[in-house]
Amino acid sequence: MRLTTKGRYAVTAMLDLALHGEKGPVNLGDISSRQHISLSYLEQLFAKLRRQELVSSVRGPGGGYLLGRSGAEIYVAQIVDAVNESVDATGCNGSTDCQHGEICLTHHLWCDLSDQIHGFLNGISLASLIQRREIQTISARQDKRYRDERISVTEIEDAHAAF
Amino acid sequence: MRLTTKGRYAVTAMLDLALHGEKGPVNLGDISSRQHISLSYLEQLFAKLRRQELVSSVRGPGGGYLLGRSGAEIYVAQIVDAVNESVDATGCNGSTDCQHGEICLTHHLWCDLSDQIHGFLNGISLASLIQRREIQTISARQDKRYRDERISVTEIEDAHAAF
DNA sequence: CTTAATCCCGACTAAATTACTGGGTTAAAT
DNA sequence: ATTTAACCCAGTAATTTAGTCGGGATTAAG
Repeated sequence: MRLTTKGRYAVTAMLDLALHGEKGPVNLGDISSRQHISLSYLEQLFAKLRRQELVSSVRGPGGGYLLGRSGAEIYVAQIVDAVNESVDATGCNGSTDCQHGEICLTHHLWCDLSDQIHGFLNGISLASLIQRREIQTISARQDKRYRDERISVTEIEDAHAAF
Repeated sequence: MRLTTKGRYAVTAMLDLALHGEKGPVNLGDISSRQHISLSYLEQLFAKLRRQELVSSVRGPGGGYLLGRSGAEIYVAQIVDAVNESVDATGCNGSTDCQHGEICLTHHLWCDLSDQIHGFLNGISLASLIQRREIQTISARQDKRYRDERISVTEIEDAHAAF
């Protein structure tokens, strides 16, 4: 189980997809600009996500990506594993080439831990992440709503004011 | 929270230390040969572990490293953080430079998750890892003990037999 | 039918990180 | 003194990350 910035990008992109994909496919250009990840890098990540059927694609204009299944059925561990295409690589692969005794003992302790981390992330779905945050921010969004209605006008003024 | 092979090496080394350090300091050469990590790399890792007071050192012959405190008080998250000297680097550092609305939302979702992972690993101590595995393997080790007594003879025969 | 939007694909590359090598020095035990 | 270790630091090979580029293939819309 590895957890690098690559996995973070993948999880972030999937969260973006879960948040915006309810009413049709989301194109990578939008995710790229919202999440500040280069388009080509996203393409690489989504190729791997698609191979694991975590997303499905729609080609042509108006196309993009959709979650491969419900957000409640997509777990963080699956996303991380998909982009890391984990070749296991725990040093002593599997169990056969371990030397006798001590060496293996510490190694197995690591494996135990790694399994625990994996199990933990296998219990966190996209839906659960979103729901938690939604509850926390729902009042804030309600407070902000009347301002968002006028943002198409004010954001131009804001942009000017920034210079 | 990053979890790379570097962190794995550090946790593995600390587990080795916890297992062998009860009767005096353990030198890095021993850890190096038991865990197959280069000596110099271990030196780098232990310099960082020492700065965080996760280990203490004894110089000179017979010297080596000891756990900085009880294994029950050393948590996996602390070890991983020590060697990654995590400069946070979550893209949007802290919270101030986040743009309004959507961009920040997904980012916060990642932060939530990252906090959860961190919290999880902050609940796993070296002692708890060792105890769990020790219980599982204690009978196996007892069974093997009489064979280990003669291993200095038989391992040469085994090596020959392998060819 | 043509165009434009989009996914798809592979090869290349720059930057960062990991893992290691090799050169020392310092402290302590024999 | 000599030896055994921790300490320290500069360099560097290998790997991974992140991105660029240049092309396809597919399909909706005009």
